[in-house]
Amino acid sequence: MTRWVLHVDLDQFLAAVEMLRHPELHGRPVVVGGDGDPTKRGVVSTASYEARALGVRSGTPLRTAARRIPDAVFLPVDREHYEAVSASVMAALRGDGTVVEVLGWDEAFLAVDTDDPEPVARQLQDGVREATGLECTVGIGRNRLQAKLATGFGKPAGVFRITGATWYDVLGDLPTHALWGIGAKTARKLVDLGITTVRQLAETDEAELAARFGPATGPWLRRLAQGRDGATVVATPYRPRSRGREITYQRDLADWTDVRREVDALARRVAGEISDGGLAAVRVVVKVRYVPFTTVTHSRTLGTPSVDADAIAVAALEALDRFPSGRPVRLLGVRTELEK
DNA sequence: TCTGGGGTCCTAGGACCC
DNA sequence: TCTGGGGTCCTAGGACCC
Repeated sequence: MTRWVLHVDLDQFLAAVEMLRHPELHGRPVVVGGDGDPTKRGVVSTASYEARALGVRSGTPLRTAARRIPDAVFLPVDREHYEAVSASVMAALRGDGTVVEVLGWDEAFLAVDTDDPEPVARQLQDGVREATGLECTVGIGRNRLQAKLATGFGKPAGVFRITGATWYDVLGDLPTHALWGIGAKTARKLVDLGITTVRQLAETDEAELAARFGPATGPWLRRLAQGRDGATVVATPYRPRSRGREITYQRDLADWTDVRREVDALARRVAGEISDGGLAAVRVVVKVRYVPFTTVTHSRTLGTPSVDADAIAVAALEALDRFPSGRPVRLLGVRTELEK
């Protein structure tokens, strides 16, 4: 018996859920994002495969999406519904007591002991389809990193396996950006060092990477490129480290009386949410995005951990006092960091 | 490309203390 | 007086992911 990690990833999750309850949308470009009004500020959460073929994907501004696909179907994000469907998916995956590590609404890692993981993957796909009507892709690996990257090669609705033996055949010549954890910025810095591909990164001296990216991140980048992942799949309940709320206003806030009022309201809303969860805040961070798009944060550490709305609101307003006032504001956010 | 909202983790500088 | 080294906390920002 061999320990395998399976990564289950729902295909075009939000769009697929909407197609389930609106079957007439099958085959059409569907764009889920914001409140469903593509003339407003907001971005795409999920685009259906038909919409992706026309140049719209997650993160595309809604206004851009509307320009590219004028006859797309635009739908609002319905969090509650997606959370409920997600819970059914995760329940189907747990089924017989398998260890499931949930990654978000539409992803999970499973630890499975077997000599033949592909049939297990197919069974999981059948189970999810029977329970919810949704399709998913399953990546198979000897660790989470291999499994996570395998999924991308199995899309849609397929099964794909990557192990130490095939890692470089599959990924060696791809740009470092293909790795889970390397984004555009890091990829560019690596190119500046002459490192373009996954294979090159895997062969780069650890000290060189540490000098450029720091003592933890540098060596981690090399392990990433080698397909090594120390983390094991764990089913331990998730413990949030922070909780916050932020709002991009449809019209910029020019009056700082409004800014203060909004920060106070955001702080009280977050305080209510963390006290519901029985968690105490140790620090309050206020975020201001000025027009056009400059973001600044300031914070206050609380004397003692607290769930008290007044204390959290006071700390938020004290943090707000550190900002130069007067400039028009596009976004406000309040985030609490929670007790360990 | 006129750029959401929810998060996590890491880095680095300065304060402060021994 | 021109001067160390380590540890920890606070703070701001960067990068990434879904």
